[in-house]
Amino acid sequence: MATATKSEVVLENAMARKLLKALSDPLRLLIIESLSGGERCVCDLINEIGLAQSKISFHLKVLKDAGLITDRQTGRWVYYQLNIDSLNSLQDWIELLKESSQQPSQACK
Amino acid sequence: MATATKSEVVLENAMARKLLKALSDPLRLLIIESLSGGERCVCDLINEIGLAQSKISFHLKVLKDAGLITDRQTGRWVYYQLNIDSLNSLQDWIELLKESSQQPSQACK
DNA sequence: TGCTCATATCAAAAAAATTTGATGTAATAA
DNA sequence: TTATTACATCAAATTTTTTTGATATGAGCA
Repeated sequence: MATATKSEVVLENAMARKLLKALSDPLRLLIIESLSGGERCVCDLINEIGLAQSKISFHLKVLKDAGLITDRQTGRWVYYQLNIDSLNSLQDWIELLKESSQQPSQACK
Repeated sequence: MATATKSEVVLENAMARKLLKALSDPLRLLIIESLSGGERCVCDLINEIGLAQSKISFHLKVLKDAGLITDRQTGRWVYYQLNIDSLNSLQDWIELLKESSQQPSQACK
């Protein structure tokens, strides 16, 4: 079993914080869910999720800023895609938490 | 490789949504981080994190409602503990997303 | 060029989450 | 009993986030 020190957990925390914040909105989760089925252009997402374009764009920006998705422009279309690396980072953070909590407890008196 | 259907992802989504929302606050992340070092009573958290008691209590409640932590009372003290099961659920959700995105793309025209 | 389509951006309004400070409660100690 | 300690709760104030509707941008088509 790997052992995670507390400082490792703290270090990963900065990245996890960004990702978790971005994932904290139900609409953004719908987008993530949709993108897990493959690349989508904004118009696809608008049709699929059925919400205002500016709303979708807003949330796409939040997700992109957090590094959860990437975009690619082709002509007038912009295609968004899940960034698997960010999902791996999040999994790693959770794994560190779990490992850390399996070590001998330093609980209070 | 396991294959996750879209409906599985959607199903897990409800739980993930709750967990991610609860994890979206930096203070709550500090609490989680602290609890990953073992069980803590509220007074420990107050000392460790250095913030108002009502604030800590508020965030503990959010975390508890989401199922991320459990509590146990002993005399005047209430001890909080990470709920590893919830972390596993979150990992599973991420895993499903990843698996789903590895399937042949159903991207747009 | 002028037009239309796909998307981004922005300011104001609305909604949601957090903080603050005070009060409530239950357990134990004096 | 009464006082104190550990924690929860609550209403009001504050801050943050999201939504809305309008406008901007930039690509390609006519």
